[in-house]
Amino acid sequence: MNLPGRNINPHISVDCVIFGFSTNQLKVLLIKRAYTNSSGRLSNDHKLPGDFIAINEDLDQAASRTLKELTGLKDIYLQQFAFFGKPDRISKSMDIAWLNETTGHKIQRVVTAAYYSLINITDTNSDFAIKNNATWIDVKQVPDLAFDHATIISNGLAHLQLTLRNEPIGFELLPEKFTIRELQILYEVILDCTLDNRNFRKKILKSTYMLQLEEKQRGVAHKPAYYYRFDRNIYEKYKKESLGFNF
Amino acid sequence: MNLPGRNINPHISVDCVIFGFSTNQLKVLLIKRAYTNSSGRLSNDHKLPGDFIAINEDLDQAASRTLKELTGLKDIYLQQFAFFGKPDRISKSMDIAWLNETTGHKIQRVVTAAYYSLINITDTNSDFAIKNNATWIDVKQVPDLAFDHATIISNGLAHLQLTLRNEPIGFELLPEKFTIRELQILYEVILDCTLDNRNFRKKILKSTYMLQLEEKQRGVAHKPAYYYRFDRNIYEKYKKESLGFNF
DNA sequence: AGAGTTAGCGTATTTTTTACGTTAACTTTG
DNA sequence: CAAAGTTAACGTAAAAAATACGCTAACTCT
Repeated sequence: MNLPGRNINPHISVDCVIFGFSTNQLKVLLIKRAYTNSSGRLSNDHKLPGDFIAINEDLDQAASRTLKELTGLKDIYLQQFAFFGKPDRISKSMDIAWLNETTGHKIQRVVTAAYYSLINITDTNSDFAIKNNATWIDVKQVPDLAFDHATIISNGLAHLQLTLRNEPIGFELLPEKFTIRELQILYEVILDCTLDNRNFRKKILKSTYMLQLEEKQRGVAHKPAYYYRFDRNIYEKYKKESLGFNF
Repeated sequence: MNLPGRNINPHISVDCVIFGFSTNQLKVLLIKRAYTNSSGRLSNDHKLPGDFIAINEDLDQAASRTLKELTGLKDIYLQQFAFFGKPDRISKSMDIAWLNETTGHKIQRVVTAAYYSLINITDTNSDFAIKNNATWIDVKQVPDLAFDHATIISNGLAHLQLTLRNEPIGFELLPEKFTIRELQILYEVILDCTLDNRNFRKKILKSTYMLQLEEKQRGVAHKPAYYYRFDRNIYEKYKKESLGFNF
């Protein structure tokens, strides 16, 4: 929240692309914004969660603070992925008006550090977010956004896709226990492709760090699947050092 | 160059990790810096090429300007890879003193956008760099540096290594015409490994975008190798869309 | 002329990826 | 309560890619 009078550094901000996954959709958490439009009326649109950094606050800190304030969550996957600093990124009149209203400062140029975060949507953090005026929106149906936030999201998505193919991070978007199929659907949705379930399974089972639990699904209208979990310790040990070339 | 009185934005800077390759070493271009140390004497050390951004200057612009001023080169491989904004990154007394001396401003907190660049060292651009007080230093023997520049370099190197394994960028560090072996040695040095020459050759020949020229080496004390060049157009066309998982 | 060096082509083996068949175990429906 | 519907879980065969080597060719230097 940009409270007037707070000790902020008005030149640098952080913006968080917070990804979540539910009902087989990849979603972003967006904040409803009210601003005064050119005809003097109140309008609404959406923006990314973000904030100016505080004086003496680290960028990473500012990002996790934003995340915490919005979802109540901490120690969540959170990665810087780019910065955006075009001089004209703050040029739409509604954006300028909104900044003046909310900060009390005359904001001119802001360079923003973009982070993306992966969270497992639960009732608890979802309620928390809603109280903070935030909504989960399907990545494929993001409306017009404030500033250059649309660019930031598509950029963040590209980073997520790249990372998803090279590092085991998919389950960050799922509950601690998940089935292989749940994970597969997540991959299919995010990478926008279809995968062969038998081969996907093999790929997962081959990795030493995906552990099968004793617990199975219950109440499903088909053969119940075992739950799995990711073991970070094992992963760190066997982390791939191999020199594959993928060009 | 940080000239006092110029129209700079003193809160944001760019720093460039400029990589070059010569005599089988990966090198970084560093700038000699003179500052007044705590006992009032002039001392020397090194820093990354970088600058504050100008008011209304884009970050990418500021980075390529820095590169141009230092090497005379433009249209060179240049990529943002991270930003550094710890509140205490400007805290050593010599750094504070140097900033005051060179900018004339009282600089407090600076967030910097880090870029890395790949250039082919030639006599021309090397002379140019030397005139600007810069020197090429082996990445493995980087001395103590100003600010957090050592961190920035090692971070940049990690990014270079990652990219080198996933995209064809190695030849950016070589002359337009190069032999397969030259490229192989470059990979070995940057990735710190040894590669089988026959398999490496196969890998390169398989790619459609590495074109053999008619010209051969001359005057070498062994069978002369054909020169190759990279064809960007072909690469863009056949760019890998494949969904390999490397986790 | 012979030694030394890297180029350039090839082959056999192993590993990884891809494609697809089949039975098992649950719920829902008629 | 049997049949239909659905996904789980295991397996096999073929194709493609990565790895490990062997060998001759073509140049310079001594």
